[in-house]
Amino acid sequence: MERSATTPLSIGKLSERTGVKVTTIRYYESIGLIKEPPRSPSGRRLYDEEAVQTLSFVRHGRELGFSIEAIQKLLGLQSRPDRDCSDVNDIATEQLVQIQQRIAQLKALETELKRMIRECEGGQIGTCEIIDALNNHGTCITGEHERVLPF
Amino acid sequence: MERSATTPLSIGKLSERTGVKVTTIRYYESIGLIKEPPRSPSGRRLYDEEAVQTLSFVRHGRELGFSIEAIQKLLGLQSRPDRDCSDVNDIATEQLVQIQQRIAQLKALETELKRMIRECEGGQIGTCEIIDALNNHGTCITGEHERVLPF
DNA sequence: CATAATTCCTACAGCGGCTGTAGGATCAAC
DNA sequence: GTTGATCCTACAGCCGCTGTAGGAATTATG
Repeated sequence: MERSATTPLSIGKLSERTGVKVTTIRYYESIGLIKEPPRSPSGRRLYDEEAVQTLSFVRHGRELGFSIEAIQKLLGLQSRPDRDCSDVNDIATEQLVQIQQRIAQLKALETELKRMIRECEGGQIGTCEIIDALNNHGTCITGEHERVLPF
Repeated sequence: MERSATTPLSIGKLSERTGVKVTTIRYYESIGLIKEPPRSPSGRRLYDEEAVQTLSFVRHGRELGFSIEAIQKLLGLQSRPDRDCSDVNDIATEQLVQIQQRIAQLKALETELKRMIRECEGGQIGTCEIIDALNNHGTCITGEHERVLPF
C-alpha cells in the first residue's frame, strides 16, 4: 500500500487537481487547516497525494456548507478510523439543521418578495407597493423576519 | 402636513424606535447610507421622524436580504415618487431570483446531507459513510454543487 | 543558451456588514 | 455631587477568502 514516492506536486498542480485556488491553499495553510508541506531547495511547496485527498475533503466540506471549524473537527476525526463516528454524525446533523433553518427563512423572504412584486402593478413610485412595503413593515404577512441575513 | 418641530431623538432612542443598533446606525452614516444628522452643541446626533422612516426602510430592506447597495438605490428611488417604479420592480425581482437560487442550492445540500446521515448507521469512523462521502465526491447524487457558499 | 512567460514566494490590504474595544466626554437621576 | 447611563471618536476584528505589490525561480520558446 505504500507507494508514496510519487513526484511531488507544485501548489499550482495541487490547485488544478482539487479545484481549490492557489491563494486559498496558502490561506488554509496559514490558518492551520492543512499542514505545512515540505519545500524545495528554493522554497516552493511540494505536495503529495495525501495533500490532494485532504484538500478534496476540505473542498467538498466547504461546498456542503460546513464551516472551517467544522471541517477541522472532521479532519481530526477522520484520522482516527477506529473511533465511534457519532461525533461525525453530530456535526453533519447540526449542519443539516442549520441548512434547513436557512431554507425556511429564505422561503419566508421569497413569499414576502413575491407578494410585494405581485402587488406592484407598475406605475409611479409614489404608489408603488414595493416601496410601501419597505416603508411599512405592518403590511408584511410574514410577521417577524429579523436577522435573516447574511445570505 | 408639516409638523417637523418634534423633539429630536438621540441615537439611542432612534435605535430603540427602529431596532437598529447604535453602532450600526453610526456605521450606516459612515458609509453614506443615511445622511449626517445635525448635532447638539456638545456634538451628539439629533434625529427627526424622517430619520426613523429612513432607518426603518433600511432595516426592513436588510431583513428581506437586500444588499446595502440595493437599499441605497431603493432609497434614491423612493425620494422621487413621480418616477416610474419599474426600477424598483427590477431590484426586487433580482433579489427574488437570488433568493430562489439560494433556496435551490441549499435544498441540494440538504438532500446530500440527509443521504450522508441516513447511510451512516453508527459504527466506526473507518467505515463511516459521511466521512466517505466527504472523501469521495463521486458518490454525490447532486453532482456539482460548487461555490454554494457562503451561507 | 538567452530571453520571455509563467509560476511561485511573502506580506499585507480589502471585501461586506457589521461588532467590539479603548478611552474619553456629557448627560440624567438621585 | 456623584454615580451610572449614554454618547463620542478611532481603530481592530469577525469569516473566508481575494487581490495587490514586488520580487525570485522555473519552464517554454527561439
